[in-house]
Amino acid sequence: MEKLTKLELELMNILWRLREASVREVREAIVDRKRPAYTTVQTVLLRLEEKGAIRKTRKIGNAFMFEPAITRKSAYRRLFDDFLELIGGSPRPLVAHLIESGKLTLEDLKALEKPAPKKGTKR
Amino acid sequence: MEKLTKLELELMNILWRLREASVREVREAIVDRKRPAYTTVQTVLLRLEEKGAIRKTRKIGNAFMFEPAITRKSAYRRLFDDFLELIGGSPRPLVAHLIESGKLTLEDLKALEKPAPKKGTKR
DNA sequence: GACGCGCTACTACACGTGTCGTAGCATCTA
DNA sequence: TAGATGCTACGACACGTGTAGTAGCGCGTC
Repeated sequence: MEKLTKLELELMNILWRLREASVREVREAIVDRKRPAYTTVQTVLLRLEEKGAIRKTRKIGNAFMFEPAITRKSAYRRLFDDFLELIGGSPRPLVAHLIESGKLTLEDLKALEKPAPKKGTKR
Repeated sequence: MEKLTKLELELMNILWRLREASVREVREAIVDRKRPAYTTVQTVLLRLEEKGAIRKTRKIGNAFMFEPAITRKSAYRRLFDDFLELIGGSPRPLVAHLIESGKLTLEDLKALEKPAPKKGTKR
């Protein structure tokens, strides 16, 4: 699977949440920052399609609807592994940093030690 | 601090290890893959200097020697935070993936829970 | 059925990054 | 000291990514 960029990831997150959306809907869903131009979103969505990360489903009016063609998990896995390689293969310093900076608490770790916290936190 | 790219990181890692090195020495230290051209290494080293990540120390013959101007820790911190933002701020899926894939064992976590394993594992 | 608005398709462009070549100067050697 | 070797300085280029504009077609509305 091709690697996704920052902006591509942002749009993928919207699509994973909405399940299916048009260019306009994806753009409207960007709320925490200045929205890029309509055609910017369109371009990136097209690139995502070329990369095989999303696909067109149907048309509503003259607008295409898009849906994810890959799972969030598989996309993230790719990112994780790439990142691991970037920092030399060992996750230790990363985890140490997370704990040090308080981004990951001991409670989190304890929860993760167990098989799985309970399926249902997704969506 | 500016963000470092993959290749820049690779060269930084060599410099952090050698403490001080010339363009040639840095290039020679690349062993696990096809060495880039001499001038490629030179160019990237120059860019690293512009970014303030390394500095020239002295000349040996007509060759400059370079040394790191930033710590590995601070460079990594920048990467970690950027990466966290990329995956939406939560380290949970990351840690879950690490455990799942066996890259991080429960023993690692236990060791990290304690204040610090002992200063001296560096270098 | 004509019109307008919105959507698609295509093009374009700047910047970062990995990659390298060339020119010319400096240094060491014979 | 003159030549060879090696280093620096600088330029260049392709590709990915974020960004947007324009042309033109089609759908829904009146």
